[in-house]
Amino acid sequence: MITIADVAKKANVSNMTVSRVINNAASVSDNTRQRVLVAMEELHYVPNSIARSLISGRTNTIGLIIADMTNPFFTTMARGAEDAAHQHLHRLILCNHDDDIDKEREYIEALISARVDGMIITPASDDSAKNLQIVQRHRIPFVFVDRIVNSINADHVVGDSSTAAYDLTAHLLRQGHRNIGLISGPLNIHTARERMKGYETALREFDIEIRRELIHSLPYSLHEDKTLLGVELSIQSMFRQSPKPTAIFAFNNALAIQALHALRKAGLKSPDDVAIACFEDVDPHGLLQLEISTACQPAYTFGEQGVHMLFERIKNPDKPYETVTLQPRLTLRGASINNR
Amino acid sequence: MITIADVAKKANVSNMTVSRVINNAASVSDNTRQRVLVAMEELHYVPNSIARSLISGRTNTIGLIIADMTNPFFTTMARGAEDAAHQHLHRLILCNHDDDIDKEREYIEALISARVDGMIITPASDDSAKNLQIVQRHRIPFVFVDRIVNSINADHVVGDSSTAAYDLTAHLLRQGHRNIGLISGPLNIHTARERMKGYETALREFDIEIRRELIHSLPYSLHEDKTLLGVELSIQSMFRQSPKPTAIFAFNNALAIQALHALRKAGLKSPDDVAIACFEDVDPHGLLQLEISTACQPAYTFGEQGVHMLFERIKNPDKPYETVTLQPRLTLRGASINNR
DNA sequence: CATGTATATGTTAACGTTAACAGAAAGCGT
DNA sequence: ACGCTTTCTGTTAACGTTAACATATACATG
Repeated sequence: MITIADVAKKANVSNMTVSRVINNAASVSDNTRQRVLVAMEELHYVPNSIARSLISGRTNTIGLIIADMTNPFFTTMARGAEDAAHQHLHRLILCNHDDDIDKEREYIEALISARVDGMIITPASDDSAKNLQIVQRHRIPFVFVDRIVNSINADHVVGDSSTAAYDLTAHLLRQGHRNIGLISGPLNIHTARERMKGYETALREFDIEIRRELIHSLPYSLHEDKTLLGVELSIQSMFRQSPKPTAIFAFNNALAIQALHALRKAGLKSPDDVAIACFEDVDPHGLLQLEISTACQPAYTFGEQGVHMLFERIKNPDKPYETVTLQPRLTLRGASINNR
Repeated sequence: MITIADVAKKANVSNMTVSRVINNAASVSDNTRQRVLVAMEELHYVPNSIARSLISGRTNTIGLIIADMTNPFFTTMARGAEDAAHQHLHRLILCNHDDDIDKEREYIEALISARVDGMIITPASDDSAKNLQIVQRHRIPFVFVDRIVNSINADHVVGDSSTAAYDLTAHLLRQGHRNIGLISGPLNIHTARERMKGYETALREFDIEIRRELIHSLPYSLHEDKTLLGVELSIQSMFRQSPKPTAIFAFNNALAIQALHALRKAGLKSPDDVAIACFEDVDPHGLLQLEISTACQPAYTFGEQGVHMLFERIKNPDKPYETVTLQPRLTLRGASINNR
């Protein structure tokens, strides 16, 4: 490997002079600077960031911990984060925890060991608290995106889940739906709880009884082998109840997609037989005109803002925590039902 | 920051003994080991990977350079790579070059400086050659995935683009289509050239004239502001020709989606008015039954295999280069056309 | 009991870079 | 010419870890 010493030897100067040229620090004569630059060029010298990091204590690296980069919501968020990190001349280390706190801990420990300058975290669940305490203990700045953990104080960028869930539910209610099946995420995840609140608030406001048998909690994750059967069983179970649901509200895109499949399999058509509402976009390119009502969160902004907040935090570790709540974009579809 | 020295002091041993416990090397008495472990625990010691890397020359990090993680094809590939890297106890640094060789070079230089143990690269275009020479010069092992650059020898995992393009084209021809509009990618990208070959071979075999006015080359990228208008103009132009195309073949999912939009805007229905074929899945969840014929590449495997090959290469830098060609999964749809 | 061998621990230097200080040379005012 | 500042370059030590070597103790062998 070519080191500063090789360059120094070739240019007939000391290591320090080369270092000064690299960091174009003050007071190197033009003559010397040229000689050094030529030597660097000829040897194809590239500074060793590792050695630099060891001294500076900074790695120009941030960790991004998300649930699953295969989900377009997280992908878009990650892209926003990557672009922002790039602007700050930082690189992104990507980690998928699949909503599994053990995997999350593994990654967190690896990132601490790698001495990342900060982390952007979508926590796996409320049980992530002890993982996050490890991060705090090491004074590594981090920002929550999409999800928070109540017991942990930190900057965060989240969507207004409860309001959007309320709006979607109210929309369905206004269309005349009185029995709305709920495919929720795990209730130890903040967003699922918030969305549940919105759903319940809307029902109460419309004086509709909350029917527990129409509420099913399932993993958010898209991994079909695990979830598909779950959603299918849930849908089947809901449609064995009486009265049957006339609408389904799924708490994210993955669950909505599984629900759509299950409904099709059960011979039910959307929107004719069942109205559907969900969080996130199921058809980002607008190809299928599915007539689904959605609350689409600005995922790119989540990632982008999260990174900017992280750098603010790094710059000023002691400032009060900041909270950014972004409004999901609502797309309300479907028509009133005629007394089925 | 807690260092090995702090632990050593607390446990009343030398740094070296702590180091031995961490790496559970031989010959540390049970008594001492326990004392050290307790001290580590109490101080929440986490080894500094940076310092380790400086000595070992390895960073347990690999760089993944792709076009755009927002495209589900690359996302899935990246996920495959991440899972495989995780298995090898390595972390992934993610880079999007957006098919821009300058951005690609920037990332490559950053990754070299970061002393990644290897790279997985989808090159931006044939012009990437000089970027890749930089990587080679630094003896950093790398593997091509999805795309290759002819002038650069390296391990690679690619799809059989020419055969699949031939198959899709032949399928359209067998259905009676005689004027097939082509929305190609940039011809300085290997996959686009291969797909073009497949298309031309099929036409020649069926003795159909190749009509250059039905062939348009556009950026692969999904960034709508740039591409959308391009595809729309191309479609409009094709349909001003005589005879008009009765089928469109797009070289990737992003282009197919733009083409669909353009066709809709032009009041044309698929598959009734125009048959569509493309590479990659446009509707991965099978929600819309678009009647599009697709050649879907095993993206996850691209990433997974790529990483495994990379580690083989790292283990054995001098072995002959390996080539893996995976067959896209064909889904042929649509019916014969009745002499329009 | 002297010798050899295994086991346990410590010391030193090195990885590649830069911060902090030191020194040399050059320029300048009087 | 003298001292003083400015400009340029070099030396040393440090970042946190580990490889390589050194030392010390215990234990077995004839």
